Amino acid sequence: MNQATESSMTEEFMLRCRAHGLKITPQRLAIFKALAGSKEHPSADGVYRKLIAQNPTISFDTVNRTLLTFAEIGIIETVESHSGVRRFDTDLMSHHHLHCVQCGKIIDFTDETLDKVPVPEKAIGNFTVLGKRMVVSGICESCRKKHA
Amino acid sequence: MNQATESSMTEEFMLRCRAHGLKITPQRLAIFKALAGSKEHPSADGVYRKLIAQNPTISFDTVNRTLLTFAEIGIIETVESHSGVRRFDTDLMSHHHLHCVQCGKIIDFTDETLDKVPVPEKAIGNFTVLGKRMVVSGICESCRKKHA
DNA sequence: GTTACTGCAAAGGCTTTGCAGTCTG
DNA sequence: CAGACTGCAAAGCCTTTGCAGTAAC
Repeated sequence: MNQATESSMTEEFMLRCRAHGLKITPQRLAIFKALAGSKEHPSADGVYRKLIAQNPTISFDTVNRTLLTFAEIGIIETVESHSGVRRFDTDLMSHHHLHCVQCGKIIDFTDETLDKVPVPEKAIGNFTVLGKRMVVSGICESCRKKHA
Repeated sequence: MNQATESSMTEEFMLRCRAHGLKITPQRLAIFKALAGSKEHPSADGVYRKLIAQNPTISFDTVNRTLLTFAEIGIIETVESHSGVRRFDTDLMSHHHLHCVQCGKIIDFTDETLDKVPVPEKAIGNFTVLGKRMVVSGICESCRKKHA
């Protein structure tokens, strides 16, 4: 990601915070920057460990609470976690998921045709749509080999 | 659900168990029957409490382990839980989800057009598909009113 | 100056693990 | 009869909650 893109994303982030009445703190900025451009599905602990190198004073609780807050305003999402640990989807671009029901792994994929599928208006009623994705569940290649 | 449908579903269930090398036990049958036809998103504890009325000797651990086992063989699924508790989707029919990012509620909806959307073969590679669904994230009506 | 956020710590709750006994095939 | 499953209990881990101090607006 180049400088211009990063700063514009940061500005958009700040606007979004203000729109929701959230204050902009150094911690929130640091967490946002750690997530931007990432395509993983980290747990709160994973994000925390990524941050402490650059931000030794940040606490795990702040990271965890901030991630939940971000999820509430639609900046990130929580994913269909099958382990006992909550995981976040920090990829802000539109994408879809392959979800292995055996190992729990989530594999991202993109597909422009799926992106264009409209959300059926009559089905959603008064629901305010923030995003959509296709979740394909099944068995990944390594699990299939393992149990073959 | 009528008798014929229930017994055929049970037979299909038993076949699926055998196909995966799972033994058919009274507990597994009871749990399967408790799930069939349900359209909720219960936690393991919720399923357990539903069962103990009819099956006083069943243990929570068996219920929990069985649900995980069922999820592994694709009989049920785990859903994008945003609370700390794992929830299962026990509706075996094809359906889609509205997911409120604020209260975590998941609302089922059906849409035949979405059902027919093909999974892009080139994107999934060697992934064995068991099912697919659209997950629409956003804000439900009651949450929107609450924060308005 | 007010309101919201952070950091620390403890409490709480769900999930996992191990094992002996029992049951399925 | 062998392998798998159940039930019980304890251990483990993540998440939540409360509060005082601090920072954003």
